[in-house]
Amino acid sequence: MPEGGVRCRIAPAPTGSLHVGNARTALYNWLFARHHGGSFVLRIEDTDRKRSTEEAIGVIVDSLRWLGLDWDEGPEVGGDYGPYRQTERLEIYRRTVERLLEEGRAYPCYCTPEELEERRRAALARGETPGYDGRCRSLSQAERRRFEAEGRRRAVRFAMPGEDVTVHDLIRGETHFPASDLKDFVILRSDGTPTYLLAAAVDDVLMRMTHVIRGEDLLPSTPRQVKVMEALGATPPRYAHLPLIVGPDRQPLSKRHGAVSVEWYREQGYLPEALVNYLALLGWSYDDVTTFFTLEELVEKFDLSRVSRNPAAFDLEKLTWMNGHYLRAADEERLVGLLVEALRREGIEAPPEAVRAALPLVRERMHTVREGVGYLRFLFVEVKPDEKAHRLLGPDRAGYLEEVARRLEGLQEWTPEAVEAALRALKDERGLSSKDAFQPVRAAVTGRLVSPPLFESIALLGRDRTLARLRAAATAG
RNA sequence: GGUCCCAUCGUCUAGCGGCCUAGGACACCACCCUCUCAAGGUGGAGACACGGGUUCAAAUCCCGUUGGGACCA
Repeated sequence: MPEGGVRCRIAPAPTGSLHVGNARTALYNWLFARHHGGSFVLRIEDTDRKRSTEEAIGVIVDSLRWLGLDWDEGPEVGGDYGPYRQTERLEIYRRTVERLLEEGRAYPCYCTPEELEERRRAALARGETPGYDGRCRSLSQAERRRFEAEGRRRAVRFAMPGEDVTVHDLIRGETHFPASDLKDFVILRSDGTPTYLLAAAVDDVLMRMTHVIRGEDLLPSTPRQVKVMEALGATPPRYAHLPLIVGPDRQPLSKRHGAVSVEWYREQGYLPEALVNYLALLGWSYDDVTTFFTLEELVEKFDLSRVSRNPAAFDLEKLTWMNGHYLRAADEERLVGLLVEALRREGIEAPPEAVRAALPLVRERMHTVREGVGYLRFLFVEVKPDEKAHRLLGPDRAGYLEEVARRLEGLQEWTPEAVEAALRALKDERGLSSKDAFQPVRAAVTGRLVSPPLFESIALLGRDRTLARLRAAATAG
């Protein structure tokens, strides 16, 4: 394969948001293309009209862009091998099928679902491998005319050559498929729509794909697509089948495992560079110690030969840890923007200057922007102590909280240092432990037992609101 | 049921015959730091699925078994 000649693609079906599994496939394709200075193509496989939506295309496009994966050809950017939506290519598929029909590489099949089912059962009963028996392949012209006259619906099947097929996979090596398992399959349904097997194969040929990097679930369809391509007189691309991403139960990752869409991670406040880094390492590794990679480093280092063959379990905890790392490294203004935006989504209008002032308190301890919002909200809205905090604010604390308020009220300067000095002095006078001295104050002021550093928090909250909260807690108790 | 894929700590993985008394990361435990929680630091526990071969030598090669999974039906 000449350098620069690499062409690969991601071909999502727009039936929902971008699944993290597809995101990883997209990433690997993109990295492979960029590494080799080739082209990355986005193709929309929307032939399933009932489930495909315009909105989903938008979401997928946004998610890919958010991740930083740009495409050289496809929706919104065009290209020399379009159109890039399969619903706009239906005529191409029909003509292709017509050609295969004329050349005897495909044939009409009039079998009804009922007949197929009946023969399948019979084959099973005889202990044979079920699968299409090729009945319509040898129909005479007369028989065909008779079926047509009966008004039978006609599908088109591809005539498999009846030979064993070896697929050379860049990740798995050679895989052999026996001819006995490669039965003639439908390429054009009776309603005139192409099947996945045909459409993807035709597009990969016409779009000049040199490499097809996709999920392992498509490995079994490869020998069929290769034969279709050969029947079309084309040279099949090189294939690389990625192991699946599974959930904690080792089942393919799906909605029931919770978060699977890139969109969700974005909303929760994960950074794209964290998701990319995590996904890159989910099924690929560079060496035995390197954990963090920028997109540029990935482009430089990515290599299909180092892709794993084992299904990988998606580990949200590790992703979250990694996100914390990127959050700590992120630019201050970017974080302020993200926090302001996330606060707004919760109905809180926070002045950017206030968020900027509070940033040092949260950037070390948040793992997601959303978590940061949880730490900061007490600064912007009145808080109602949560259950644990409430328990610390019983009547026996009222006097103490009242005293804390009095001491703070008398402060000349409202700074973290002054607040700390006052609270520590009281703590020492009363011989209290840190826990007994500070936790009730934290509960009253932030409404939680877990918060950013107390003295800084009080300083940011301001005198009036702090005193009000302390006294409210004292009276409520 | 048939075909195919896969098999190292709980998880992601390094390992491609001797460097392995198996390395790193997340999670976990302990300690340090400490106003809570984090972050950070130090230390710890934790894996080659099993059985046969091949070889002077196997986590690494071959064959079986078992166990997962995909696809087709």
